[in-house]
Amino acid sequence: MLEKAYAPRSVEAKWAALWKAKKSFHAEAKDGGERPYVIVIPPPNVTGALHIGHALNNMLQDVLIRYHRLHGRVTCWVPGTDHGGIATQSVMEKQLRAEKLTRHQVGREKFLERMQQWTRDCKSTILGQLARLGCALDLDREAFTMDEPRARAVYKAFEDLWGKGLIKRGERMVNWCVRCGTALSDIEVEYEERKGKLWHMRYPGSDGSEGLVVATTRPETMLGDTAVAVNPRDGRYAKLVGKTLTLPLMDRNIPVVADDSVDFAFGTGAVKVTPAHDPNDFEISQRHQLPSIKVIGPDGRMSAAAGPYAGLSREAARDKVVEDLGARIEKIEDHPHSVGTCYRCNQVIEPLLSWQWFVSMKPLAEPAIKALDEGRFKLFPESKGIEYRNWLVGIKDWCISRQIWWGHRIPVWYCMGCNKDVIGAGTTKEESGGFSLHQVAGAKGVISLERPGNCAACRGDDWIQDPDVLDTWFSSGLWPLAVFGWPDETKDLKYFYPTQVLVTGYEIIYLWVARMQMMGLELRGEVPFPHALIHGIVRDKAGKKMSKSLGNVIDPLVMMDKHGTDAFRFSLAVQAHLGRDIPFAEDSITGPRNFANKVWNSTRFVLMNLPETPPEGGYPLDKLSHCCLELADKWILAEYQATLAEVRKRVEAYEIAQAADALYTFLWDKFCDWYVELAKIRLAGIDGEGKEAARAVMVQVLTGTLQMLHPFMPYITEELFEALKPFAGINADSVLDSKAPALEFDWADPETSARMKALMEMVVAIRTTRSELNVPPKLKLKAFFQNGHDEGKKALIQERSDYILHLARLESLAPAADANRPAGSVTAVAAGCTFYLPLEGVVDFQKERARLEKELVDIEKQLAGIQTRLSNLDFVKRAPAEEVRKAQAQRDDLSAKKVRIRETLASLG
RNA sequence: GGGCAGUUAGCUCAGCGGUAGAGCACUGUCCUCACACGACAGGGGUCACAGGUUCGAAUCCUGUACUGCCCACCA
Repeated sequence: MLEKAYAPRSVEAKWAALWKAKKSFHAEAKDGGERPYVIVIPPPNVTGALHIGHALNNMLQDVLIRYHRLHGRVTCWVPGTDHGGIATQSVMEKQLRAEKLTRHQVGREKFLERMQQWTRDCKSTILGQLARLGCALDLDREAFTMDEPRARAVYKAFEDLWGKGLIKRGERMVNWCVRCGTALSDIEVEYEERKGKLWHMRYPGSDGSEGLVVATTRPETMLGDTAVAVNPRDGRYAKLVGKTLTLPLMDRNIPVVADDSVDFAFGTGAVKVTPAHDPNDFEISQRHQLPSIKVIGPDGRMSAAAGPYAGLSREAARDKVVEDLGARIEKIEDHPHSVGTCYRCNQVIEPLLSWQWFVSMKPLAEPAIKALDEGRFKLFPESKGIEYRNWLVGIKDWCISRQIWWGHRIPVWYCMGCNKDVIGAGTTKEESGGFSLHQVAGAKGVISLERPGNCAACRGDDWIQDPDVLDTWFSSGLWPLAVFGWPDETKDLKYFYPTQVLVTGYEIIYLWVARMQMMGLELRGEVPFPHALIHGIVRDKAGKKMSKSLGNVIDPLVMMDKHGTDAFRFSLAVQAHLGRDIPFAEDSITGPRNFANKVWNSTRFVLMNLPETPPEGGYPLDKLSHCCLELADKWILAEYQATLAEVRKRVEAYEIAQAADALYTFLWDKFCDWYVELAKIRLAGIDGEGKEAARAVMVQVLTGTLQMLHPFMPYITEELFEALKPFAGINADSVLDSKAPALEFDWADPETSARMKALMEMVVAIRTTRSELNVPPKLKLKAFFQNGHDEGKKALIQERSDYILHLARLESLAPAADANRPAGSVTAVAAGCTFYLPLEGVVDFQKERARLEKELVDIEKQLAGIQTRLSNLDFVKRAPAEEVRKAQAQRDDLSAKKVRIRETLASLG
């Protein structure tokens, strides 16, 4: 016998252990046959434990995997983790800081050793958490973006793109994070609006004239100015173009150039040009052959080129420059503007001119756009596809080199013999970092995964590897290919690739989804997955992002411990609408937790009403001649069938929330509240055939519902299925190994549903009357009914009076002796029938009168609405006949009801 | 500046051409022999606003106002 309330702990432990022991989630590649259903996990970074967003992401994938497995597909869900580049290196640097160490003190090799150890620990934490969540991952396929097979994939991709001329090295303006000490790609920069100022400063003419005034938000960069630009059509400055100005503080002569990019409505219409520290200025400098002067170094401090300001921080230099300019600053305005910040550490980004590696993206984006346009790739929800497309159309080159240590080292080597003169003296073989590419800027590289042999040119073997590592997203972009052994044409790759769907949050559509599409198309000529399910972010109830600093994070493990994994999963699932954020608080789990208990207890009830040992073959529906089924049976079977169809439609459209909701509503509101209550009549009786029919229907419908619910609530459904399956006549070891329910007969029947609906309305009407008049629930009433002229209703009531008796708690129900209300009775009207409940001395008839009067008002209001509609000839003429009929039926029903209530009121005196 | 979402019951959200739903919260009755993590009943919304299309609009179209997100070279 099951416990009275569902206790998740032991059940979860039992099934998790069982799945693991049986390797339930492992799939082997086959030589053909039906295509498997494959998902590769978005590999979590090895930065620590998983958060609630990971729980959402993985729950969704698990739902899809388990669903498709139940529906007969071979499924494979590949687990793995991502080395996480800057993010993970930051975590380690923080640890080092606690030991008062820097990574440079530790050294590259030792640092990487520590990273490896950390990664090992972290991976096991993550996999443990995923297992706890119930994820049906194929653990034999676990991959890591920096393990050996993945390293080969990265090398191959680099070599391929390099060979096609799509990877280039160059000195360009990049986003430099001063704290992380590395370049970032454009999409790794986040912009935020900040309060700033606009300084107007005067640059005098070299000839002693008054010159002009430039406006800037960054006065400190003036130290690196090499020109001032004005719009060629701006009359105010026409006579200055071609002249030179004297740069204050630096006493340098700089030209005034005319450039179309200058907006003469902004500021003073004159722009100071600092090519080394502003992307726009850099472009202007390219157009006018202006020199670049780097006055800010990679450490965020002013460089030697800044003269007396060298060594100052950017902020201090700004203050000092402003102070030193003195009266040459003619105006200071408030000027809010957006500032780029590092997406990992939130520090202000410094645009910096430096040597980096770039991927030309235009040629890669074109096939991706084509794939989208041709429908070979689709995002869910579709609206995300618009944003995705726009981004691809406007794509820029991708800076892939990072000046950090944790990552795939760029597979390019420089021969020290050949490059003696160009490689800076400061570089050693072991140590690098900072502005490393400057030092190898002019060197000629050789591509190789391993250290090359003797140099083809000078026969030397003294090599230095390019010190930079690749952007972590470079390897992530290869993930779906790499997990199956690409570039080797493995059996796995042939069978499992391409995958079916990628499940991820909208925040990494560009960073990751787009890159995978492009890489997949470029390297293998097909999309790595045809669908992307895009979900939102889990936020707190106030709509704020969860973050440690805000202190509003919810730990999924704690939630699972306290309320059970299934309830936790379901609480996310019911809110997982495509592309929408999920407001979440601990109390979000209350409903789902109660639901889990409801699932548990409904099964408990069914089991209590079955014999101890199941009959041979269980209680299959097909053995049951349909003649043994009564109204409620046919009704619930139809509802069940409709629910199965609904759930399938929703899951296949990735509408997980709606699918979960359909199951919830069916099980609770239909199966428990109506069907089970009605089945009790037969279960309590001795009628052999009827009892068997009720048992069969309950067992079959519940078992099937549990199977369909399994993807959402894997643990509890396994436990209950196990108890139920012999009665259902199912042999499978577990839900996971069973087949989703399929009904051979079409149970949908308008007649059945109309009859059931009428009975339900009658029951509700009687209950409402009882409740509103405070009739004690325990009191069983004698009741009489009047069916007006509807003989069908009379037959229905008499045939199924047992339903009404049971659900409305009546002792008896008989036709009223005459057309009048029996003395001392109260009234309930529904479905064209009137019910009289003699309650002399029990209820307050003043209350009854008030109640009926109120109901009458409601009815008249409704009736008026319908009558207006029906008296509209256009409606009758143009609306579908079905709608008109519906309205008429409603009108007839309401007016009959009105008449009944009026009669009753009249008889109340 | 451009794009994309959203604006529905106290709260969080579904619904997306036939006249408003759920969960939680609230009120009342009941510990009725599966479940008080429960049952039954109830209160509560001019579906942001203004036009338009339609027999009929929360639902489609146009515009407005807020809110959020994304993109963009706002010196």
